[in-house]
Amino acid sequence: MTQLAKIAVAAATYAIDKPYDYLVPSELPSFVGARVKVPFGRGNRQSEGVILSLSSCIPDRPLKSVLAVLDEAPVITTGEIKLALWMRERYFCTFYEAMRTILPAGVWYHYKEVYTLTPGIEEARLSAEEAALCRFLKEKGGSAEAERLLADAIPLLKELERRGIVLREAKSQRSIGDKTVKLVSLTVDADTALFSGGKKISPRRREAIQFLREVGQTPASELCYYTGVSMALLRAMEKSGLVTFEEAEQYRVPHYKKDPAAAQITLNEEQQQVFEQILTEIRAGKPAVTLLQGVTGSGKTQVYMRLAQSVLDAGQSVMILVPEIALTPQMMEKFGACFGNQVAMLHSSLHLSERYDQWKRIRRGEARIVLGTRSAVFAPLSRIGLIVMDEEQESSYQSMNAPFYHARDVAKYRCVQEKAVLLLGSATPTVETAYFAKTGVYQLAQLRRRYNEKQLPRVVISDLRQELRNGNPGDISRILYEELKKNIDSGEQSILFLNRRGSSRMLLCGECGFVPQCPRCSVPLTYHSANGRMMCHYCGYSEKSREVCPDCGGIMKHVGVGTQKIEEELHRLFPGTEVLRMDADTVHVSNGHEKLLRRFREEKVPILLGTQMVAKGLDFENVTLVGVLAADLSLYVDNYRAAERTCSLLTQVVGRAGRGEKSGRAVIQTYTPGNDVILAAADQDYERFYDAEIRLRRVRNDPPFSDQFFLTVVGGEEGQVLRACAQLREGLLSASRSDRFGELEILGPAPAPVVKVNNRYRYRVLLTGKNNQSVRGLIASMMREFAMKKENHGMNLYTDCNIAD
DNA sequence: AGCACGCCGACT
DNA sequence: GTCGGCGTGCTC
Repeated sequence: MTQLAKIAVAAATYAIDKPYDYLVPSELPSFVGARVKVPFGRGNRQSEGVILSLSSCIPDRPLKSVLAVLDEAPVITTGEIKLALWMRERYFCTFYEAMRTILPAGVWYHYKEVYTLTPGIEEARLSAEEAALCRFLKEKGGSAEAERLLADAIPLLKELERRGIVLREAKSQRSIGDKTVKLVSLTVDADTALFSGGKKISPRRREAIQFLREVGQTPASELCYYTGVSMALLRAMEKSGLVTFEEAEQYRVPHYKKDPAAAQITLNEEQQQVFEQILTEIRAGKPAVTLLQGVTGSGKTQVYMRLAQSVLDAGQSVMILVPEIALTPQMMEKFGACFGNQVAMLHSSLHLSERYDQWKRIRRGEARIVLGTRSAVFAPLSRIGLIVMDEEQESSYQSMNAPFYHARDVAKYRCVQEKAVLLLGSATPTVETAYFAKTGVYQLAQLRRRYNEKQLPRVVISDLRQELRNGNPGDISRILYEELKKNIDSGEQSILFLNRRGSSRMLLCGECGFVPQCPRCSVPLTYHSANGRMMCHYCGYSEKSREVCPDCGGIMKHVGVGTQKIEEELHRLFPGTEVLRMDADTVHVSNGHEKLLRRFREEKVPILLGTQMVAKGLDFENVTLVGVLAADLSLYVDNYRAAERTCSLLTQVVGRAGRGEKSGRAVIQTYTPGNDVILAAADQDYERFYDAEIRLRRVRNDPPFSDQFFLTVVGGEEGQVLRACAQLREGLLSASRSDRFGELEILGPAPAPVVKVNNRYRYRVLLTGKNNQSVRGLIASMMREFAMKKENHGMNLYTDCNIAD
């Protein structure tokens, strides 16, 4: 019986994305979640699709048929289909874009168009060109990939296809296969094998049998390695019925040895209280969000681990999300030791195949605890009891490409589906999260004391304006100099933090001020010492570094806008003292920052100087001094999160000091020593920061009191992009006059922070309103309308909500 | 986005 | 009369 299928089609763009009806021929094994090959559009070009639902009702109009089913088992579950539909509505993407985000790269097919001569057809009336093409195909064995043919052969092939002389097919290929091993085992017991029929057995065979007797079933390659028998001999033994082979799937994942000691977690009184509070929450079996606010060093990780143990014991699974797993090797170690192979780690430096195998282990229920970064929120865990999101305020939880999802939102969605608890951990939560905790939308749990009762560092604020007046124009103030000197003399270590993103070096002509720019993007090129080239961080363009200015012939100078300049100053102030510099340039090489940190720890290098990456997660016993070089740098940025960011960074970096036996000190240098955000962070007083900030947010109608949607238009011609933006603005303005959408405010068009990337211009319109269904509906209709207009050909419009920068 | 259909001007 | 130019509209 032929069935009717609702199918999401990959070739559908945002404007036309919806379920399409197809017939499924009865001979095809169809099921929900299977990927299929379908003809789409007037030209019936072949596209991938996925079956969303099946029914047996009779269609009221002629429908096309599914050409092939690509999967043997569902690639996407009904729960994931629901999640993809939710993402589509929420993040303005197609169903397929959502699905690509949810599933790992390893499951996807690569498509190639292949043209094949129809067998048995002898067509007489061919033009000379056509005949030549057919001869060419025949020489190639009857078929050829479209990619490997000249572009002007394609229309010719289309014509031949129309006349039935060649067939066009989309050949699919999986990028990652399943890895298997050949296992060998004895079919009879060893003694029988050794004396089979009293016949003399060769020493080689004897050795193989004895090995198998000892270890049981084992990979054939290992048997060959240890005993020296050949594969040929093993096959002969199989023929004589002594051994049998079995293919087993093998995971390409690291193994973790369980350490019973690591599973013994002792909590202090406060931690125990918080642990019990959250466990009660989980046991209630209702979806909920809890904010765990704990000062730096209060031992949140131990609480997570105890909770994870309890949830696993109750037969449920756990997800732990961290901002950047590479920065927390300690966390990976701890979880590996505590949970062994039950834990699947998912992070960005995993190979495609490793990631895919982890995904399979999770889907099959073999790994019941997932520890990973942003995209791990899509891990196919079932029966989730708890999702932990550590350092909830980190911007890396939000995707910077379409679909612009936030892992917190997806986690919340999954917790609702699974009736699980979402635990947001932070010392300095986002103002939105703190607001929801204050107003009772979220639960609140607090850790006020540092683990082992360590004192918080003593913080001194150093006024850089005063330094200037005292004739010190450098980056190191008198106070910081004195403190550093004390530490160097006593053999204690210091961390200096430059509160600036990237901190890259560029080249500048000393004569005329020329700065090499990317020819495709509106940004200066960055100098990389590793390869001596200037590179663009937006499009990847690079060119050889210049020594003389191409304009005036002047000598090019390196401008170490950040850490490099300070490194030089440190060398001048403390001759002979080693300084480790950690920034985008020095950690560029693989494992760069792990190596650097190991040196810092083991060789006790006196000073570590770095950008944001030194602020996070580092835990060094011997560090007793932390210096913030310019606290204002991240503060006066045009972004509603600037204050929150600064507070969070300062709090974190101050928390790096005094983690061991000795107490810590911190020096915060600033040009605005009276600033409330800096003062609150210096006192590690989040409450004070929050009270002031929430008032400002209310007055300015910033999140959480509204949501900010950026509608960005991208295109190759600047004027066209601006015109489209202006039109978009008019459309939104007229919509805002109706009261269906609540209060809407429309600003722009304005250039995006980087106006040109890869020769494409980007301008945007800011829509401030509430992120609810009707406003999202308005944006969706604007986006569809935009795509429909032919004057917008070649341009794209995308929308993000409350993005960090 | 991609492709066919259709309605006009230059050619065999 | 036909070939091919691009504008227009649809995609189960």
